[in-house]
Amino acid sequence: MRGESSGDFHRVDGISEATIRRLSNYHRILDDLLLQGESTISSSSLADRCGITSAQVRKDFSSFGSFGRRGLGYGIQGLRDNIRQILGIDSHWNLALVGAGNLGHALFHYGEFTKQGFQIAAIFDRDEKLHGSDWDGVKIHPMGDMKQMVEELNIRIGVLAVPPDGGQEVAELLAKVGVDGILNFSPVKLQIESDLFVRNVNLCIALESLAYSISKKSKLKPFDASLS
Amino acid sequence: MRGESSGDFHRVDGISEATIRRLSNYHRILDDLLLQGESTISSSSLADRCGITSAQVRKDFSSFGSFGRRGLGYGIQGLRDNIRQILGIDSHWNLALVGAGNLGHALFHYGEFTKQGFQIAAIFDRDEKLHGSDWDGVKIHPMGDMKQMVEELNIRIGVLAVPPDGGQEVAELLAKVGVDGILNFSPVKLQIESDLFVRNVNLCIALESLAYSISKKSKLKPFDASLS
DNA sequence: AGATGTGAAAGTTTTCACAGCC
DNA sequence: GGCTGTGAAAACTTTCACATCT
Repeated sequence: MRGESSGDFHRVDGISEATIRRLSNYHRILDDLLLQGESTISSSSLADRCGITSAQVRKDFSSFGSFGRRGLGYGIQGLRDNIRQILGIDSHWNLALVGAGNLGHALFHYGEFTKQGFQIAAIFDRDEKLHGSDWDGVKIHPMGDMKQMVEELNIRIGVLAVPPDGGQEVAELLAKVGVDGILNFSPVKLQIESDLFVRNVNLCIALESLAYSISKKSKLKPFDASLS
Repeated sequence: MRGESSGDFHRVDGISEATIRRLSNYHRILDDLLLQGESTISSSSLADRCGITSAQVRKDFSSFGSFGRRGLGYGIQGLRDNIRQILGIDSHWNLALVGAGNLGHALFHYGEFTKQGFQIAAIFDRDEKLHGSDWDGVKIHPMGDMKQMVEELNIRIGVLAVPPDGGQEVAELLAKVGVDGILNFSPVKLQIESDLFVRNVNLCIALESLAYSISKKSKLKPFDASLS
């Protein structure tokens, strides 16, 4: 029962990835509501906006503390701040982007990262022709500069946006220069022996899952005449 | 026990999203193995490459049929073809890309979609200055052309890569022109009354989940002196 | 021997339902 | 009356372990 500054946190372990994803979602929604000038919200209203149940919302919060008031709901500002603290986005994060191709360019200009306190502070690419040029004032560097810049800029996360064949090599380099996590957009499973965290983002999976749902629905005829 | 052409399918319902994600993963790995000239694989070898258990792999397949041979493992070509059929990617899919900004540009040039049989066959944008120009021969059209082109090109999936404020409006338009699914990259929950399928891809979530893991680890000191 | 396919067991996540507070 | 916080129940997912086939 040891108290802490805000929000009366308790356990921080045994939290599932799904819970974290939902917290991330709540956070974005609360941000929007704040901008709209709202000040409180109930678990069921928040649930509706996410397409889940209110019990799920309350259960998610209850792993971390008591943020609401019975009969009244949650204060949006306070709830949002607590979620920021839980997710670790209450402070600024500098990112290293590796790979200055189309995907890297899109990620660099993706406004949501900045909005959540993540900033691409350095860009690296293998291609010599790109070295020295910049995007909005952020220079593109050779891979060899990585160690120095990661230390100087206190970069703890590397964003991997290189072609498939380069992924593993770059991941090892990122591990060596000492980042704590890698956001991997390349479609390969990284083999990392060091104890950093990896999150894979595979843009095909969502598309294939859509294709599956659509195809399955089409197949729901009582009898499929197309085969045999 | 009614037989069908290939793979001896049985039920196709009660399949979780997680299973579909893993199938998608197996598929990519099998594709790679085929290119390397491999011809068979065991559930445990496939499991190792995914970082899961062999029982999980076998269970995933068993929902759809018997694709392996006891004592020998799975034939890679046949297994891959069965997965393609399950996922519905055994045929070609034309996509409509809505939003010709940075993200749209990156998605258009993202090689993995094409590799899995998805092709962006038409591009739409609100910005008149872009109309008529093209990317690799695929023209950018005004929104008004959508209905006609979706029909002509038999487009069943729309890829939504517009700024946050435009998402809902475009989703309604896509629903009206009759696509069966939307891959939504815009960070808003779409309110769709029609019965099409939606998959949301939020690039922030993976980053925030990384931030959470890294922060949590840092906090694993026996006593946190930073607060109170 | 070697590996699949699958019921049963274990584990995890979500939902229910209600006590407790506003 | 309204809404949170939370144990208990239900639903779902993964792992175990072994019969079965090559």
